[in-house]
Amino acid sequence: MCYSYQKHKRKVQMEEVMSIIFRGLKLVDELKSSLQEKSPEALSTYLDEITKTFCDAKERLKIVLVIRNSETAMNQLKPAIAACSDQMLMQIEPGLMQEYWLRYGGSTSSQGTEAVTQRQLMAVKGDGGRNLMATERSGGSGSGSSTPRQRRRKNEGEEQTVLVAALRSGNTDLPPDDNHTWRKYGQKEILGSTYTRAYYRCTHQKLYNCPAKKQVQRLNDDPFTFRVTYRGSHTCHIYSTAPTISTAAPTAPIATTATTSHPVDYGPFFDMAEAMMFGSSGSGANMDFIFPCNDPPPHNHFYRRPEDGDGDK
DNA sequence: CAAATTTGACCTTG
DNA sequence: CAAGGTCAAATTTG
Repeated sequence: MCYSYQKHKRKVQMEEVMSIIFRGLKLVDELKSSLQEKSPEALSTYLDEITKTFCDAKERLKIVLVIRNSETAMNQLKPAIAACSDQMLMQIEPGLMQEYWLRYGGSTSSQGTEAVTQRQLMAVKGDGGRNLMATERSGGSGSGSSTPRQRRRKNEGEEQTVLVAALRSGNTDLPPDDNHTWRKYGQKEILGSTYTRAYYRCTHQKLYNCPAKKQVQRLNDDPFTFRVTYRGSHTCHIYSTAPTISTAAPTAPIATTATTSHPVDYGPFFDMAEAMMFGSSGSGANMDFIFPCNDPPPHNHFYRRPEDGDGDK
């Protein structure tokens, strides 16, 4: 009933965010065009201004997410729309982008617009494929533990970081629910961080030899936002053909960090979201599989890949 | 009682 | 050596 109002409110907020982002982009542009002849002081000032601008945009984006999350919580019938990613938000309202490029004097084509904007929104953290060393360790060294731990070298390839907003109400300390089941295997205090970092691996690691892991940590200055870092892709696809999307989860990606490597499957969320954007129009029929967060459906569609055999690991 | 979490020790990496 | 990541025994939870 007040859906359109909420939508409008969100759009207004989005416009503000866009406005700020474009201001930042403009600053970047200016800086870029006169990079050579700038004094260090001027550079510093520019960088400060740019940083401040994007931080501001990010803060406001969080507000948008909070609004969206509250919609989601109150109105679980439309979580699919509410939980779409920032990229999708832009695609929902492509007019916004063009409008802003016109208004703020963008010089690129609208296609370039999206690229630039998304690049700005993404914090890119490179981590190329490092040297893969032997996975086996000669356990002879040192301490008297008789069980030589074999430990995989850090980095099995890709790594993706996602910022997710926690629900304000209720269980804000629950780790955000993506559509996979995780098992906690560690927790650490991190230097300079107020909150501890939790380490999870896929519950089905044993069954499917699934290497997926993730780390969850609250931001120092913003307990309502988690930074979730995924490593390794799921080889277990227990959600199977009946996609069990949990878009109602209090987890809406704010920004993603993608490495240069090819995309990894981080659950049905993104796929489903995409499908809803470009696939069949969002009729009620699609909503059958939606279930409340933290409450997976009792589907019995478990299947295993034939090659995995039965024995555990 | 099995599966999940907690937690301190242990291991790797920079 | 310090910081971060993982293991696994002990403990908790369902």
